[in-house]
Amino acid sequence: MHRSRRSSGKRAAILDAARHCFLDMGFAGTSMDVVAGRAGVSKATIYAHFAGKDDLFGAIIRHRCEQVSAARLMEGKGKNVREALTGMARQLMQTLLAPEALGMYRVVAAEAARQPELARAYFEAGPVQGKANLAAALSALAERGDLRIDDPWRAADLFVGMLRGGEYFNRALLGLPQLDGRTLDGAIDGAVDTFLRAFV
Amino acid sequence: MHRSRRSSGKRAAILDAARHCFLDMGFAGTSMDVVAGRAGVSKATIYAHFAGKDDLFGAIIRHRCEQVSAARLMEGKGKNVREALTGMARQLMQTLLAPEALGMYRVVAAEAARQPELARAYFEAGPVQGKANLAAALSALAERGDLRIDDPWRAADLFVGMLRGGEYFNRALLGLPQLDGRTLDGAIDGAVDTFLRAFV
DNA sequence: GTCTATAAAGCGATAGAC
DNA sequence: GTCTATCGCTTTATAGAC
Repeated sequence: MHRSRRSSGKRAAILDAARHCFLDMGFAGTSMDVVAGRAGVSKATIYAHFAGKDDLFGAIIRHRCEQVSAARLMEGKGKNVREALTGMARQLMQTLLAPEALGMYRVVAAEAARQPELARAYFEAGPVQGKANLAAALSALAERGDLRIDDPWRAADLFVGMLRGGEYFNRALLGLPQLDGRTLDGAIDGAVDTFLRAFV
Repeated sequence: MHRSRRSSGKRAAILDAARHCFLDMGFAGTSMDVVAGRAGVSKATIYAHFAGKDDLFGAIIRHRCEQVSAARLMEGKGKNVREALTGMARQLMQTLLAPEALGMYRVVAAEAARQPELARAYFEAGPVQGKANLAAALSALAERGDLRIDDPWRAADLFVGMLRGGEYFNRALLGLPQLDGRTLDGAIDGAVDTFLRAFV
């Protein structure tokens, strides 16, 4: 609490309202008036806490980066390989498919050209960190002899890719309905099967 | 040319300017004034050709959908499996990594909530069509005995996922520099290797 | 810190002349 | 079809009272 004794709650209300607005309507589509109304404060109050719209947007992204970086590690102990991989895939997809994560990715991608440093910070805190966690978990499985992996980073990249590069995730990102019979569990099983066949 | 004898070129200039603006700055970030200036016409001329901003945006997306749908099919004849898959992967990545394709994906993802039907049209014309082409090519390889595939759609989905779900593509989408030593050819080889090991 | 009120600029869209 | 000029509204941001 180094800011000003107590934040009085209004700052948190502004951040919360702004997060919903930015993630739902994008940066340019969000107005300070709407944020103020949703937060239950006046517009001037926002400018008392943040230098401007860019700063408010940056605060949202940075706050999210801190949350994501604090996420728990992947675990594969006490399970056979398939169970371990399936659990990791479920955890990963649950994180990536959360509405807030989807919105974050959409808005960061859209604003990446305008705010490159913010995009970099997001990418380091999110995808890069998550991939490092996954690579470490895969290495653990390899060390106990369940997998044959020479490059854990690449193996993790391919595993993540099969999950988040597939049609299931992309339909979710674009807000489109899923194809009949194509379930999340099906997508996960397909990725795990393929990964197991490729990495013994 | 059923529109009005000759479009006088101004319509094309508007579409070209609008495409650059929308792909670079997003829908909400693009103003009709800037489009008019870039196209070298007055703002009123735009409204003589298009009903409004939404219609102009839709025309850009639909035009791109027509281009993409006319793209050539995947080919694997006269090559061994690895060569065939590598060629397909190169063709796919070349298409997906084109600045215009990246911009299109960014803006469609950002506007998907506001214009669901446009997102659906883009997805059907792009990813779905491309995956169908790839699935057909993989089926051909399977029929001549080079691959063991029971579900061509799923195999294509996994192959595409390893390419466009990986860090290389995602860094490109966010406009971030690639990691040292991580090249496009390396990403392609990794996906092809893994696919070959999984599908014999 | 927080409010009301307002400034100053930009926005999408239109009227009317040619 | 194309232009200039402008309307009416929204935007970001600030002044000044409390």
